Formats: sequence, structure tokens, C-alpha cells
Amino acid sequence: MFAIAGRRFMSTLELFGMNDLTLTILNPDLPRHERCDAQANRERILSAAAQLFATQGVSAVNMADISKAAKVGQGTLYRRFANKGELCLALMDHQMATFQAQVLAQLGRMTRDHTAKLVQLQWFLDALIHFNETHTPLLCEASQSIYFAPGTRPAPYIWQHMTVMGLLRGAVAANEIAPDQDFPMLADTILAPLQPAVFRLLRDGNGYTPERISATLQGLVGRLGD
Amino acid sequence: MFAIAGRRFMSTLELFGMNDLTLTILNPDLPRHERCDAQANRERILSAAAQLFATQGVSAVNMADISKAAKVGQGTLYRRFANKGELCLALMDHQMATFQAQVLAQLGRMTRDHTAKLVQLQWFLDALIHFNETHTPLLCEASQSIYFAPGTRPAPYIWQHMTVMGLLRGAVAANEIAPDQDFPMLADTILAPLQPAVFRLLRDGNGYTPERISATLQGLVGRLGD
DNA sequence: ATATTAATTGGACATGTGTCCGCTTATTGT
DNA sequence: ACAATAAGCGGACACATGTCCAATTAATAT
Repeated sequence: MFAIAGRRFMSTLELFGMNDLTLTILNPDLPRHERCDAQANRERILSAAAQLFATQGVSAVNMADISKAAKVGQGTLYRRFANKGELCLALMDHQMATFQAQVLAQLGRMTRDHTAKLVQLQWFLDALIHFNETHTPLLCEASQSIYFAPGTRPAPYIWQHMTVMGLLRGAVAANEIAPDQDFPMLADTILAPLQPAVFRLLRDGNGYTPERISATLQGLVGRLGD
Repeated sequence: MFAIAGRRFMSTLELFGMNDLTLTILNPDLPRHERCDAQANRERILSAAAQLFATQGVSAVNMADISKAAKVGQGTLYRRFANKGELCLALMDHQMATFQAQVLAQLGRMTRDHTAKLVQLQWFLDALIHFNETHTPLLCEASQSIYFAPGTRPAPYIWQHMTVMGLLRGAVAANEIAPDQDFPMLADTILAPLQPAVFRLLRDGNGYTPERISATLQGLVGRLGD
């Protein structure tokens, strides 16, 4: 378990014996006491946003609407969530944690069953595709509006990348794939079609089904093992 | 040669004997007479924008600045270019046409020299990466602000996709790769890391060099041929 | 309890995007 | 040359995002 920018992440690295890696990324002073009115406001904001998003769609709702519905000033809203994207990420926080827990559990199970690492990777990608499918609007909003300084990456993406990297390294260790490859870059390449905006383009622009996307990606991964 | 939304594209399909395909996509009434004052304004807008972008960077310039520099009203500016993205695409129009011509010529040469289709594809991807590298700011702005209705895709992307598809089908015809694959989806997957926003993430977020991106992508393509 | 302090609040404000519409001007037909 | 007319023009306006800061209020120390 580690934290990036205030969000919790399960570490899949435990599975790969890399637990020693220092993962102290940002935000060392997280649990600084939050004033209770502030906390109440945060919760009102989140539930108001969830409500509005559900009834009118993410893109049709603006920050002013949310602040009005939550009965706080705009300044208060922006103090908590620098933009709509951060708000969306916060709304998904719980579901992301759940998803990560499930992934961790399933990969653990597969490892105990001696399932090949590449197969685990294929399963992970499929799971990720379905997660994307469910949360496309929120994910797109988040990836659009959050600014990333050079050298920085979106918090959820770091976890995905680490997981893919871990599975690839596991595959090397199990002699499933050749070791002389650029694994960080390879992981990013594999994940590229699952970037929210690209995924939406594939789905809505091209009309591909999640199954079709999954099949092609799994085919590519399968080819990694000669 | 065909046109999408007013921009010209060289057809690489000629190389693959698919010239019969009907490519009448949109805009049948393109060369509708443009009033000469309108044309003069369009040119002033484009050169003013190019000037401002060059000196201050794409993201630092806004539409009001451009309209002021071009000495036209904002209404006029928006009449020609619905948003900054379209303006950026228009600015790249010439260079894209040049790039496409070069690609077409080189692929033709390689085909005459009996270069393997997969090698041609690798060359194409490398060329595309360098084109992206050169035009990242304009491409990102364009891909961000242009709205795409479901079933629609960005104009430059269609050409890229067609080219990759053509080369893949060529590779099938030459027995370089297996025929039982989902080629449209595969082409999109290969191109995913080159989507402007993803490419920028790879470059700036992760610090990968264009060469590194190219190498990994070429490695993947190489694996397509067993 | 009360004073002190520091976080929090909320609306006014600054900026950017994109639309609207009355006025102007180039083009076309006579 | 001269209407007639359709296209083009441009600034005011509507709306969204995000910032700022004076006033308020919760937490802490006395």
C-alpha cells in the first residue's frame, strides 16, 4: 500500500519480490487534520457531483452547478478540487481501490496456480479494458483536465504501468519472454490503447467493442512469447 | 488524391491495388467560390497565428490575440476556424501534404526494390514519429479541441490508419504475416502510442526519446512476422 | 470561558472560448 | 454602371474556468 497525491494504491510489486523499492512518491504529510466543516463540505460536494453526473452526464455539468448543488461557494469547491478532473478522480477513488484489490487478489491466485505470467498480463489487460469501459466519461474528463508537469504522470497510470512492468519482468524470470527488451517503454506501448481518450476514440470513433479491443491486445501480448 | 473536410490527402492505397474503393468522404462541394476579401483575411489570420505561435508558443496564444494581430474581428476568425485546433490543422496543412508525398514516394521506392512490407511499415512508423516530434504542440492542440462525433475520426488519422492497413494487407499478400487477424483494430493499436496526447506523455511525462519509442514500436511490428 | 491563530469560506473578478446579429461589401445579373 | 442579394464582417455578449482576498469560523492554548 502506498499513496500518490492523496490516493491509495495497492502494490502489486509485492508479488514480484520488489517490495524494497522506495515508493515514497509525493505527499508525505497526508493525514493532516482536516477541519470538520471542511470534511462535511467535501462530502456534500462529492455526493452533489455524483448526483448531477448521474442525471445529466459528466460533460453537461459545470463547476458552478456543482458548487450550487452542494451549497458551497466556488472558491470552496476549487480549494478541494483544482478542476473537474480531480473531482472525477476523487469520485472514482473507491471503485479504483476495489478494482485494484480484485486485481491483486486474482493475480495472486493465478501465481499460486502457476499460471504463466503472460497469461496473467492478458487477464489484467482484459480487466483494465472493462474498467475503462465502465468509467470512460469520468476517466476522459480526468485525463483531459489534469495538468502534468514534465516527468510526472497521472496517478492511476503509474499503478497500471507498474503492474504491467511487474508482469513482464515476471515473464522474463519465468523464461517466457526474451530479457533484452525495453520493458518500461514496452509497458507504455501496451497500455497506450487504454489511455482514456484513445480508448474512447476506439470505442466511439471506430465502433470497436471492448471484446475486440481486448482480443487484439491479447494477441499482441501473446506474440511477445516467441 | 482525395479530400476530407477540405484537406487534401495522397492515397497510399494506389500502392496496394485498392484504388477502386470509394473514398468520397464528406465535403463534395469544396471549391465553392470564396470571396476575395475572405481569402485575404484567411491568409492574414494564418500568418498572424504562425507568427504568434512561433514567438510565444502555441499554448500562450489565444484566439483574441490572433484576431487582433490579424486585424479582424473575433467573429471573422471563428467563421474561418471553429477553434484553435482547426487553426492548427490548417497551419500544418502544407507540411502534412509534403510529408504524405514523401511517404508515398519512399514507399513506392521500397516496393520497387522489393523491400518487405513489414520493413516498409517500420520505416513508416519511424517517419511518423519524427513528424510527431516536430509538430507536437500543434498536433496536441488540434487533437484536444476538435470535437469528433461518434463514428468520426480526425482527418490526419484516417490517412495514417489507411496507410498502416494497406501495409499490413500487403504483408499478408506477401506471406509475411498470418491473414487471420483483426487488421483494422491492429492498425489502431500500433498507432495508439503516436496519438498526439499519448506521444507527448511518452516524451515529456516519461522522458523517452523518439528513437526509443521508434525502437520499441518496430520491435512489436517485427514480431508480427513469426 | 476566552483569546489567539490558522484554516476555511464564498462571492466578486479576471481571462478565455465561442455565439449572435445588425451593418458592410463583394459579386452577379441586367 | 447599377441595383439586388448573398456572403462576410466585427464587436458586444453569454458562459465556463479558475483566482483572490476580506470576512468568518473551527481548533488550540491560556
